[in-house]
Amino acid sequence: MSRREAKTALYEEFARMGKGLASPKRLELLDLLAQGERSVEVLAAEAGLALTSTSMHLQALKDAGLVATRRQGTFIRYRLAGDDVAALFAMLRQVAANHLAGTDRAAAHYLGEDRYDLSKTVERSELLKRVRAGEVVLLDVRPTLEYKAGHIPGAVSVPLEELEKFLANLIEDKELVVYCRGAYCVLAYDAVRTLSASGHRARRLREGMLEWRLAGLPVESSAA
Amino acid sequence: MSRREAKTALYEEFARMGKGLASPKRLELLDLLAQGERSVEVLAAEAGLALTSTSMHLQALKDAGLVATRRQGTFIRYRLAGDDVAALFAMLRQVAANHLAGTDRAAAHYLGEDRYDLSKTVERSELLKRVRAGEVVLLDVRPTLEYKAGHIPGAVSVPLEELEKFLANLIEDKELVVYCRGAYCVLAYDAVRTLSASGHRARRLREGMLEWRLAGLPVESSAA
DNA sequence: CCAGTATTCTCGCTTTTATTGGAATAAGGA
DNA sequence: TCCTTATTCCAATAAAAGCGAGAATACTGG
Repeated sequence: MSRREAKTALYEEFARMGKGLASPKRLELLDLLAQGERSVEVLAAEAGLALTSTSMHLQALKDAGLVATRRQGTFIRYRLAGDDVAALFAMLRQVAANHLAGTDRAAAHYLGEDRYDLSKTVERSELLKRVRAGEVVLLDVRPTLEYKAGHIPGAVSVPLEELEKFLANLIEDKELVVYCRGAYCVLAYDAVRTLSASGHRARRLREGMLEWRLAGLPVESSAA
Repeated sequence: MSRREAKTALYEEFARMGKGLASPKRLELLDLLAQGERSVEVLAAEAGLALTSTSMHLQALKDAGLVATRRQGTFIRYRLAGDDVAALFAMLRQVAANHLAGTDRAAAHYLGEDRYDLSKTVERSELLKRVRAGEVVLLDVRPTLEYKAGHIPGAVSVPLEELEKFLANLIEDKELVVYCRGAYCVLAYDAVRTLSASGHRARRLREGMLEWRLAGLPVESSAA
């Protein structure tokens, strides 16, 4: 094998991982998997894909070394191959946001214009202290299973669909801080809009669980 | 536009950048561009590609937001869109190395088995001190233009082709430390083999210029 | 060992991407 | 203005990827 062929072979390996990142559907799947492992069926439903397409994309991700599998009962559960994959994924989104103008437009469209309203956000740094001091109530509005797979210490699980119910039972009038999956997750935006509309003081955590975990901040998980 | 469509549009933006990373040739071009800007013609020659193919790949990289251009005289010079792109590229290679077994095999094939011989490497941390103290001589074996675009302070430019000539004039018998483009650059490996074969004490810097720069360590550049 | 079922494979079909050679474009210098 | 030259656009071909539906597989659980 010539030098040239060996170099080509090496870069073909790198490009295998690149190919895994080259499809919007696969990136959506990675985003979901960053919140915890799931079966093919569940992923298909959450990503709005046909079962066979989902399986195909998952194979592509596996070939790219981005995900790993394990069998649990009759299900096969997919998960990210490692935290480095989550970091790579987060970085891809960040770099895209830095250099692709369309990203910002699309994000504003999807998340809403309040994306730019920093007065409605809370930084990671002081959050834990304020939660422990009881100054704020921290709400995790992701689906229950994702909360169980790992959440910020002190957070209360209030899936978005149950937010109204939660509000009805809410007595104290503390400030509410909401978070969800990550920087481009729509759940926390929706929650803050709902909360503000009903007269509560509510802000969202800057970014979300993905970035929290990657920053090395403490994560609590319920029994699997 | 529905929620679903807006989300799809957002992830299509992210995937645009992913597509840029999905071809081995494009990754080779990024590796070259990480050492400094270049014209299409030069890139084509260095990557072993036809001119039109190179131009097409560069367009793809530009569409992905990974590179930027500027005109200089009759040439158009391409460069990375930012240091975050270099970091993303380095991380992609790292994560691929972590999870794709083929990467390690291909790298050993291309770089040689001494890739695993850590006794022939020097860590970044102590290097500058030892160079300043005159304990070692630091050699930059990349092409001259890349040295000029940015190199480690105190390094001497000795392009690989001129290594023999350099050795002929070498008087002192200090230890030599060699570096080149980055973790998967073959030049430093070749240089250390040549130097060792002719009886010199020579080791290579762990990884190379790319990782040095991304680590925030000092970089010196000659006048452009 | 058998039945049940989650997942993957196969197969067409369509769409996208890579590559190459030739024509066109755009900017600089005379 | 015209000429030169680096680069891009265009057209055509070949190769690869995305998708959905049905068939096949592989494993579990009894």
